[in-house]
Parts: sequence; C-alpha cells; structure tokens
Amino acid sequence: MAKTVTGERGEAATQLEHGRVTMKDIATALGVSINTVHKAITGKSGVSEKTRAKILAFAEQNGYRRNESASSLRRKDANVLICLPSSSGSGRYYYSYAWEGCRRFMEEARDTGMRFECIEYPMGSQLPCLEDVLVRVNDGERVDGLVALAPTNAAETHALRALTEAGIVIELLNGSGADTGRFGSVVADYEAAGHLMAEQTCNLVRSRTDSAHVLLLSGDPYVDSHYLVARAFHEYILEHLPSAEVEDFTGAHAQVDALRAKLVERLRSDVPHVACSVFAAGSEVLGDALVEAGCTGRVAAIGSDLFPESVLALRRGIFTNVVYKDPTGLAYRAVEALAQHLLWGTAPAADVEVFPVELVFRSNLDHYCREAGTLEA
Amino acid sequence: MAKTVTGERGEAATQLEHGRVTMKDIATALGVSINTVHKAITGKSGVSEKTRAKILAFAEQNGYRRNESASSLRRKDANVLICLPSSSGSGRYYYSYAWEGCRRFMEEARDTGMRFECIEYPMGSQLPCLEDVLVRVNDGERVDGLVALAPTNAAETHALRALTEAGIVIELLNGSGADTGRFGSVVADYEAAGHLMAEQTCNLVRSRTDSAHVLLLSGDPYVDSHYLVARAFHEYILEHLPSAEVEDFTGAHAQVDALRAKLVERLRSDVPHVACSVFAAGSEVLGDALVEAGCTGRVAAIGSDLFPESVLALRRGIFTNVVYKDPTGLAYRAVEALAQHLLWGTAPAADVEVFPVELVFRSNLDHYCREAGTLEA
DNA sequence: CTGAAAGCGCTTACAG
DNA sequence: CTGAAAGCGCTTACAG
Repeated sequence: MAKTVTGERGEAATQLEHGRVTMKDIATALGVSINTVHKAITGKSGVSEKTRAKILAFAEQNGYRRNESASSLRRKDANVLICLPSSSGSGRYYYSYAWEGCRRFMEEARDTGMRFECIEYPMGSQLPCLEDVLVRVNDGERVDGLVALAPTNAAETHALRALTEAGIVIELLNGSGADTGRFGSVVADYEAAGHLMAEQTCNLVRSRTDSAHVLLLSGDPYVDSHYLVARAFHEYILEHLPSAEVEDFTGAHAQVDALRAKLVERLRSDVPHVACSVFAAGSEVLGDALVEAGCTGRVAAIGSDLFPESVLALRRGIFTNVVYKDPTGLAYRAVEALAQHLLWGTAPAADVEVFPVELVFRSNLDHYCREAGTLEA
Repeated sequence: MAKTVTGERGEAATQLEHGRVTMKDIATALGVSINTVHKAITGKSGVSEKTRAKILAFAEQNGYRRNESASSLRRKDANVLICLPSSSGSGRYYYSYAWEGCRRFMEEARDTGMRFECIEYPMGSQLPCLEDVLVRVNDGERVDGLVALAPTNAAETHALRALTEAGIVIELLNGSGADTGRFGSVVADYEAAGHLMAEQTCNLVRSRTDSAHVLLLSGDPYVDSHYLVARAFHEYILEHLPSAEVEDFTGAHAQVDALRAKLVERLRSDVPHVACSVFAAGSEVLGDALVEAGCTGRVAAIGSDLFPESVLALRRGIFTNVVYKDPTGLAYRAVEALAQHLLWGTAPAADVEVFPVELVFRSNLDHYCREAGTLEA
C-alpha cells in the first residue's frame, strides 16, 4: 500500500501508508467476530472452511499483516532448549562465539514470550545431553524447540529423531542432519571456505615461475567441517594451479602435539611457499610451528577461524589471512529461525541455510574483533 | 536475572527468567500510580524529582526493562523522511543498494508506529530537496527525523543546520557532517578500504623481485569517499612496499570517457602489475579498459563496490577482487539508529559509526549477490 | 462452529 | 504534581 507522488522538482516520493488493516477491520467488514478472524488467520481450529476461506481471501486482498507487537504481548510462552558444547577448553576456538550469537538473540527476543534454557555440555558428549532432554520430556516437561549440533554418529541421529517424534521442533547447527526429522539447519559454506583459501593461495604465488609448494593442515577426515574445506581446497588447486604441489598433514585435536612436532621438522627441512589450516586448532599449531621453525614472513600462511591466537598471528604478520565462518552469526540465525517458526509459523526459504565465509586481512581485522566482542581489538 | 544450575552429568544450565518486572509491579511496590512510573521512566515531565529518583532507583535495582512490544502498540507515530539520490542513472552503482537497506528497515519497523517518506532526488541535487523539506516544516508539517547524505558543500551544511534548528533529528550517511548539528552519522571505514586494497596489492606482487608497477584510479579528490581511500592506499604502499611505483589517474563521473581512453592507451604502452580503482564508476571504466587493451588476466585488478558490471568482471577473472563497503547495511543502520533514538531515546555508542569493509573473491561472490538481492547470482 | 469478554504492558488523553 | 480510565491489536480462556 504505497503511493508515489512526483514533486515539482522531479523528486519521486514514496509514502508507506501506516493505517494498516487490523483483525477488527476484517471482522467488521465480514460481519464475523474478531475471534473468528483470529482463528482463521492463525490457522487454529474452530472455524468452518467456508468462513476461513472468506476471511483469508479478504485478508490477502487488503494486505493484512499481523501486528507482531500486539501478537507477542499476550501470547503463551514457548520453551526452547539450546544444547551446545561448553565455551571453555577446546570450545574457546569456536563455541564461545556460537554462545555469544545465542545470547544476542535471546536478548533481542526478550519481549516475545519465549523462555530459553542454555545447556553447555563438555565437548563431545552431546548424546547424554540429548538423552537427558528426552527423559525430561517423557517426565511431562513441556519443550517446544531445541537447538543442537548436527549429529556426528548414528546414536545422536537416533536421539534427535526421538526428540522430533516427541513433538519438539529442532534446528541444527553446523550440519544438515537431514535424517533426524529436524525442522531446519544452519551451516557455513565449507566449499566456499576451501575455494577461498585456495584462491588466495593462488594469488600469493601468482608471479612465481617455478611450481608452488603448499602445505595443508587438513584436520580430521571424519569431521565434515574439516573434510569439506580440505576437499574444496584440493579441487580448486587442481583446476586453477595444477602445477602446484599440495602436501597434506592430517590429524586434529588429540594429535595436535605430534602435528606440531612434525610440522616444525618439515618447515626446517624445506620452506614451502604457502601453508594453510582448514581448522581452528590446526591454525594455532601452524602459527606456533612457523615461529618455532623461524620462517614467519617467508611462508605465506592462511588460518581458519578467529580466536585470540589467530588474531595475534594475523596482527603480527605470521598469518597473511584467516578464513572466517562467523560462528556468532550462524548460531544467532539458528535460534532465530527456530523462534520465528515457533512464534509465527514461518519457515526459512531452505531447510538448510548456507552462510557466507570471508577472508580477513590485517587491514580490516579490527572490525571483526569489535563485532565478535570477546576478541580484544 | 539468570540462575545457573549444574546437572548430574556436569552440564551447566542457564535459565533466562522471564517473569519480568513491569511498570505495574513498580507502581504497586512504591504505592504510586502506574502513570507516574511511566512518566518517571520515560523521562517525561509531571513527576517530582524525589518521586522520579525513587522510581528510577527501584527500576534499576529490580532490573526493569521496558517491554518494547507493549510500548510500540499505543505509541504516537513519528514521521521520518529519507532523502537520498535516485536509484537510477549513476545512482545504480551505489544508491540503489542504500535504498534497499532503507526498505529493509522500514519493513522490519512496520509495527513501531513510524511513518516513513522516501524522497529520491536526481543525483547531485540534495540542496533543493532539503530546502523543500524546510518549507514543509515551516508550513507546519510535523517531521521528527531525517536521513540524508552528509553535506558536500557549505550550502548543504547550512540547510541541514536549519533543519536541526527546526527540531528535526538528523542522521547522516557517508560522512561525518559534524558541523550540521546532526544526531549521528554512519560511514564506511574508508581508511581500511584503502589499506585493504593496498594490502592485497602487496600480496599479488609478493614474489616479484623487480619493483612493482601499480595503477590507481583515484577518483575525485574533492569527494571524501574517493580521496580518503586513495590516500590510505598510498600510505600503506609507502610503508610496506616503498619500492613500488604507483601511478595516479584522477577524474570521476564527468570525465569518465576521457579516463577510459587515457587508460586504454596507458595499458597498451606498458602493462602494470596491478590496477585498482577506489570508486565504483572507475571500476567499470577499469574493467572496460582492461578488456579493450587486451590485458585481462595479465594485470591483477581490484575494483570498488559491487554492481552488475563489477560482479561480471570478478566472475570472468578480469578483476581479482572487489572492495565491498556494504551500502545496504550502512543505510539500514542509519535509519535504524534514527528510529531507535526517536522511539527509545537511545543513542549509539559513538555519534559517528564506522562500518567494516571486506574484500570479495570469486569464491564467495555468490553470497554477496544473494544478500544484495538486486545482483543476479 | 461462533462470539463476548478479559487482559498482555504500556501510552495517551483527561480530570483532579 | 498525581491518578483513574481508555485503548493499542491481538490472544486466551470461557460460554453458548
């Protein structure tokens, strides 16, 4: 409902009409009660199909939009559980930022009548946490929604499906989890992350005439967020710089000390042109190894994720870039998508929402630190 | 008001209490009317200082937070004018995205009781547009807030000050405008943009042994958003790659055809290593010239801003990167900051809010196109 | 299946 | 300076 007027001097002015149609208007126009209108529009039972159709048609034609402020005012609460790994320990690389995103949404949603409960479990033990939730639900507790990590094994998949079947709307983080019956999920674009890292690698060896040597800390091949990035990296290099030699260093969290030693030895024997890590913990190892082997500055390095150590490495020129996957934004969106469904019955455009990745430079690092909040600028 | 409980399995659960304190609670507790509480908390007149202090202290202690939904429900409208250059013509490089940001905010704010009027004026004639607004205000029309471009000359500064003095809260886009009496302003980090462009330029000539040749389309030295980026570019190169030779090509919108011809000639005589443009229209010229001179691929090129032509140049490998200043996000924030002040009396942390800039690669271009909405992916 | 009524938390006239 | 009352647009019990 916007009207456009053209002024004397050729400006085009658009006014957004505010006298919006209300349920009362519809009720009056159609000679029904406002209550019936409400039932028809919110899809509740208790209206004949004929009346409902009439009301919906009228609402549609007159551009009815529910007033969300009024709607949240008297709405019954919804209970949402957020289960994610603890921010401490190895959770500090990533999950502390995810929790920050959750916190931001909860703060914004404080007037919506949703009740949130945050459950931080020790890294790796999502399964017992989900089982606890199931027990509580079976004990009669009302849980409307759940945010959790995408399953990494059959047992977790099974537990999530049980919760879905108990009537809980589930939104997953960092994986599709298509076989859990979940409502939706939110992931970073791991393929773009790998391509981005490889594209910049190509830029960094652009003017070489000899063939490029690249080291890749490819992480744990059984973890999607490692494997998918590493695969995309290789794929890109193979297509755009086939002469390059990419050397993989696998191994993640448990093997981090061995990895560091191996890397230092390797860097001392023959200096590569570029070194990259597809995962956060590996980035810390890479930074340390470059320093220990005394080849900072000579090797261009690209890390993954922003956390205090990687920020410092970037600031000191040990890293050329860092691939950023915005854990805060991802988690925020997961909780938001769930809340919007619970409150308004809306569904996102796609059940799996894929989020952008960015390459951070020293020149724009400060803004990311400020945004993340928990990173000192 | 959050309580933390530790479960049997070591999970820490945080619950966000929802039984929040209301004005009614405060009124009952202090034995005053809810109306008095309202006046005290919203800073309205009609309460004794003693009562006000008592109420504010109690509210503070008990963590009172105004329910924004309830608050917007019966609030009187505020009238906001948005004056920006038209999306068509040369506005298509930048202002169409700014308008998109405004539109997004208006959509989100549809329940807040704000009335927005959008005035698109022909590029360059903000002054008559502001004068029209002043006439309307002097005629008795009520205007509470205004979003406009930061002034580029004394006449515009003067007009903006007159509007401020007429009681209008003003939020400026793309410049500080400190001497206009405006409430706040929103700008991109032009310095970071220049540094970012220069930092990547250094990366691209990283492994050269000869001294690097760089071409810079530095735009109009009288336009802040051109000049500041160009200056930061030179500054960075001087510090980090003093051996490089940077060749400036000045001239913006009116001289674009001459610029193109000069550039083609220059590119044909001697191919530089990197070529950059600090402004959008220049980026289109640069892309064209590289194609016409037949040196795409041989010259690394970095453009500014995302618009259909620069997206295509990036996709085809004519550009290596594009510096992105997020016009949509900037404009969204400008309207939001104004609205939040008008509705809640809140002020942003700083009166000039500086926004991040990013470097776009072919590998993550798609996400920017999707976000911008008006760019085909 | 349908409707009249109360109420969410706040804001706005208006009366004392 | 202070307060009682009506009402924003919707949702929820409850009664027909």
